[in-house]
Amino acid sequence: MHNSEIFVVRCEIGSILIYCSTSEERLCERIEFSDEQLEETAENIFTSQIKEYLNGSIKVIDFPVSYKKDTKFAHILEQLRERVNYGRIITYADLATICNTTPRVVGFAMASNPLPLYFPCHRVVAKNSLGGFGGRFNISSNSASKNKIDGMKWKKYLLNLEGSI
DNA sequence: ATCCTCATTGCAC
DNA sequence: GTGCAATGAGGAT
Repeated sequence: MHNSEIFVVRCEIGSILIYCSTSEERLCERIEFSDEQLEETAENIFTSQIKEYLNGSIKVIDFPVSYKKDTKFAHILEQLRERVNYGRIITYADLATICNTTPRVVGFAMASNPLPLYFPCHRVVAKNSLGGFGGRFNISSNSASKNKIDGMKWKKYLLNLEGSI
C-alpha cells in the first residue's frame, strides 16, 4: 500500500479507481468506487479491461492481481469468481453451502473484497433483497474525508449492466 | 490482547 | 412480526 499507483476509469455514475503496485510486474491490489467524476488516467491493461467490461465487450476481468490467499475469505472469493460468471447471480446462502460456511461469513467475505469486478461480489444477493455493497473499503483509508459511496447504486448499476435486473 | 466492525439466515418465540 | 446466535479477518487502541 505504501507504494501504489492509482488509475482511473470514469463511467455513467462515477469513477472506478484501480490501485496497483509499482514493482517490476505491476499487479492490481485494490479496486474502489467513487461517486465523483474524477479525471481519467492514460490507457493501460487495467483501465482498458475495465472499460471493455463496462461497454460489454468482455465478460471476465483477468488482469494480474495480488491478494492475500489461503484464508477463508479468499476461498469464498475464488469460488465466486470460478462459479458465478457474467449475468448470473447467487445468494449468500447458496455460496455459503458451496464453501461449507455460513451466509453471514459470506457477507463478511464480500464486505472485505479488495478486488470487486475481478471477484464479482455484486453478483451475490440476499434471499429476499439485493443485499448490500461497499464494506470495509467503502471508507477511504485517508483519514479526513471518509469518501463514502452509495453502494447500492453501484450494485444496481453493475447488475443492470449484466442484464441481471 | 481485547474489542469493534462488516453485504445474512433461519429457527424460536 | 421481533430477537438472536453463528462466525472470519483486519483495524484501532
